[in-house]
Amino acid sequence: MDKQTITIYDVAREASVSMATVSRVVNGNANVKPATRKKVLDVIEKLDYRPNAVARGLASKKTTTVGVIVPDVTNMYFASLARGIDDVATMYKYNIILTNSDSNSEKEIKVLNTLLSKQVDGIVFMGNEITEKLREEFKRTKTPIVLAGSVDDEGDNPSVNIDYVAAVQEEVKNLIDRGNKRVAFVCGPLDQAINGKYRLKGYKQALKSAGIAYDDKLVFETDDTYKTGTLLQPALMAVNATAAMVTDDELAAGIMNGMSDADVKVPEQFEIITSNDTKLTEMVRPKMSSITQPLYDIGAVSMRLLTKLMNNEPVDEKNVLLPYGLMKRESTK
Amino acid sequence: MDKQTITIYDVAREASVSMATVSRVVNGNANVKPATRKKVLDVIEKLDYRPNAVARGLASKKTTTVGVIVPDVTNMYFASLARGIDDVATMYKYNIILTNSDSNSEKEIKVLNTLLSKQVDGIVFMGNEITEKLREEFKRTKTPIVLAGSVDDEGDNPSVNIDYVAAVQEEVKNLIDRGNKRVAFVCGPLDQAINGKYRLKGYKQALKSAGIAYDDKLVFETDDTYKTGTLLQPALMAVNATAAMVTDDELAAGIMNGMSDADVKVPEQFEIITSNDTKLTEMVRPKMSSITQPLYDIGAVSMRLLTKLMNNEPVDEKNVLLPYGLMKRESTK
DNA sequence: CGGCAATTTGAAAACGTTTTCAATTAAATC
DNA sequence: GATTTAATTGAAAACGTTTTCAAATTGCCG
Repeated sequence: MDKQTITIYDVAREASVSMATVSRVVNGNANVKPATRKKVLDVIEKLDYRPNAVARGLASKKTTTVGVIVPDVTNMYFASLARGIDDVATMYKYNIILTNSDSNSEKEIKVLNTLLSKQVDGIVFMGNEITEKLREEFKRTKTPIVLAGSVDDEGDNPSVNIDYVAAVQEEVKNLIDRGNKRVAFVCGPLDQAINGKYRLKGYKQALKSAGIAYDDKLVFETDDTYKTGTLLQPALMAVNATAAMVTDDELAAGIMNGMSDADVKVPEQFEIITSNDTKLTEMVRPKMSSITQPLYDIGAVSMRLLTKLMNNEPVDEKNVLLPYGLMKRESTK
Repeated sequence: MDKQTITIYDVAREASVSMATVSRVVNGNANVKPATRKKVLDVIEKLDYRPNAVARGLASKKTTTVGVIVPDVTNMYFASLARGIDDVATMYKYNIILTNSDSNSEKEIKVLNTLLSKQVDGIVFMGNEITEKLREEFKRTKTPIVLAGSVDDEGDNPSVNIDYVAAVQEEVKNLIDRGNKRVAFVCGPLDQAINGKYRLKGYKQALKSAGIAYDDKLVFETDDTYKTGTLLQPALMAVNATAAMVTDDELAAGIMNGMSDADVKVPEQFEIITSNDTKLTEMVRPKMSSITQPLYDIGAVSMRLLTKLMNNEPVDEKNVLLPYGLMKRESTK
């Protein structure tokens, strides 16, 4: 009645060899005579034997599974990273356990611990606000953890990112050069280092080199959602902004639609630049100009880095910066 | 040097009880004297003991992990389902191994087997073209499998969907009632049952009850991508269509933008209705009218159904149909 | 054909839990 | 206080692999 599983032992008996030998052929170990290998392979075929990965994991202390912690798969930015991660994971014979944290620190800690209890061989973490508590949990484990599209200068985890400050600085400079005296900076939570420490810094630097005074009325800290974006038009107008550097595509789409709905012409009366270059930028009208990030690659490279860490291979650069670009579309002049 | 793990045995020794007792308190078994429980709990705390889920899985034959097979997480439709799945999985203390199949039958089979070898307790499958080969693999295992947002009338797997034929029929009827004589049906691959057997059926039924002859020049079989959508305008005009029922939101967005770019006014000159009600429908201008599907809920209900199956609880309805709706936005008159 | 090295094999001990079943202890009854 | 019954405990056998180490076999050379 019960799913009668056939074990390595059954194969061994049927092929009249030892379990060890079966294990060897299953794992492609070279030290087995061709004739024996064939005999075993035939029995495996005949019995339709499939190794039990759990038992394997217990005996070998490797699960060929990695954990992926993501704020929300429903967000295109993270979905793209996740896809990159899964693809190279598959390439290296790993599977991923995917968990959504909602950027909630407690959830992150909880899920991190359940991943560790499941003995994942490594973890890819996404999410930018890394609390002291979480950092401690990171340090507690010997399981390698890499940050993907996420920064944390207090900790010392390997990471894969782009140079956020340079990218933002460059784009804001362009905006200023085009005559915008008052450029708004619309971002997600500032306590996330990626916004508060990096992007904001780029924004300030651009201002500074243009000799424009920093005005904190021009920075809008939001929750990164489309909805919030649609509501921002009045506030943006109230501070006489004529352009905005936005840190999230959905947020930017919201702002742009809010502008259009209020009959503010983009880009004629208001320019918008966004940051993540998800496919949304192309779907919206006008199409949004964006900093381009190799999203898929950030995920892919993170996972590749993780494989090295898991195999104790040397890594040349712990904190890799992938190249970014600037894609001009229709939301800028 | 090595991550010196502390085992249940260490706890047992330190608390001077047996492993069995420690196991009991860890698993919340009631048969243990309060005083003993406290003593053990204290030692667990002190030693920072964390149960090894792999060993647990081997001994108990339960991994509290379920597999999720999805064509592509990067697609909002599936991302939403996946999110619903993960949330209720978490609620029931499961984790999900997420794998992308690219709707590739070979990959699906391969990944299904690796999931099974990892001893997942159940599987949620998404993807509509279920080949005979895949169906056989489904039948081979006793591990419960539920189809989420995916149909297969040849097999007998539990599933969660909406009534696609009724939904499409209703929307196409509305289109016709509004005066459209030539309504196009733009869909993904027709060999996917959801398109070829269900939605197309609804389309035909609507035509029939309106006394309009079916014209296969009006059905456009595509690959479901935004890009393809943008290219469809000439073909649609060529057959004198004045409206389209589209089976995918990204595809619909592409068509709409293609129309706009060719100066065909939506909805005045061309009406568009889409099928998945992802948040994209709201982000695009004009906003797209859509069949509304409770995406998150389809995922959530699938997972809930799976938990019942995994616990051998009785299920009242194997093939659940969730309610759909019709959301009028700006792409229809 | 004997001796030695290299190649193949197998026995058995991990791996860290859960679970069964019997033994022990505590509680209840008269 | 002696029995009976119920509640707690522990010993040890799974669970299905990998891995170590020694034994057996094979091949090679002179």
